[in-house]
Amino acid sequence: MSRPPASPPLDEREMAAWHALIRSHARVVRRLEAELESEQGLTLQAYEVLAHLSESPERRLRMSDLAALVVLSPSGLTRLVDQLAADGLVERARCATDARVVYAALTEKGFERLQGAYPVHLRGVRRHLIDHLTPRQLAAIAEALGPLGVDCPTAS
Amino acid sequence: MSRPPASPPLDEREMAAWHALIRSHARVVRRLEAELESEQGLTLQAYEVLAHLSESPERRLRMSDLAALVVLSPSGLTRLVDQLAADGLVERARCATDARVVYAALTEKGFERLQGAYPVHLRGVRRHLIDHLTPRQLAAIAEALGPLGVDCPTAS
DNA sequence: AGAAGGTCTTTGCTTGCGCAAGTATTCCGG
DNA sequence: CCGGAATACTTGCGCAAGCAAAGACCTTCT
Repeated sequence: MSRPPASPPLDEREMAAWHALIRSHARVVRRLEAELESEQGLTLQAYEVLAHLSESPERRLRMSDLAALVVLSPSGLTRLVDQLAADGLVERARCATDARVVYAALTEKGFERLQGAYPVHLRGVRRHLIDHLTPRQLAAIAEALGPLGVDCPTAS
Repeated sequence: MSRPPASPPLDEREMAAWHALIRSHARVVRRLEAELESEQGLTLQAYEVLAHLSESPERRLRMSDLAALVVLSPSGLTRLVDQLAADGLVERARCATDARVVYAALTEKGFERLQGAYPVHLRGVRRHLIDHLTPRQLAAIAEALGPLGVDCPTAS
């Protein structure tokens, strides 16, 4: 009945970092989402899907890669793409060489929609996050947290 | 027809910081939540409610203050406390001097539950977040993001 | 007092999203 | 070439959570 070794409790710095991460994220995202939703009728997740697509070669991505990029479950992405497709912002395309995979492709309409939403998103990110941080802090965050958000993006 | 002045686009550092924040948060929280849920049957939000209560004077907090602490909408907190109360982990108590306010108070059973979940949560925070960061990075994150998660906790 | 207006919490309704199971397709050992 | 395992996506279902409105209560002004 040996129990797994207990971790040492969080010291003050560790506690502060952990809380800062979840609290700040929640607040920033909540505000950003509210603005994007009310001014442009787009979810933050939807925006990010469009944004990722627009930055990809041929403006399309495999469903599974896209899911990893926006950190959404497969089923979650399916529904989201369903909606975006219903709005004509995205199109599904089957892969020619592997009939299992589906590409989500940004339509022209989707691209225009993204361009419309871009300023709102940009302003929000600045107002709610970046304006509160110094360049040094920005660099520190990117360096510290960046690696935590990575997992091999189907390097096949 | 003058449009509001557009913000300058995000440079690479800003972009990296923003993405790092949302991606890392999503991944860390997702994993932590899965562990806590499967091993202890507690949502992360539920855990944090219990944790905040246990650290408060008399182990109780006003609903609205608690909502701010865990960054949840008022209605969201009501439902969550409903469940916790149904499980006997928390009790509601009306305030004697102002009948509008309700306190959520940690029960003995709730405290024990929290103690049981604590090691799992602790291990998760270490494994998924803290172990990947240096002390300097921890300090930088706390300092940079800490202020973003604050709003006057009813200093009445 | 009484009414008007603000504050705190709770309900009605709706949506987003994860897990588990299902379907379609590809890959691989025999 | 066939059958089993693996992969990629999609549906069934349930739960968590937000908004808007309602209900309960305090405060203040007339």
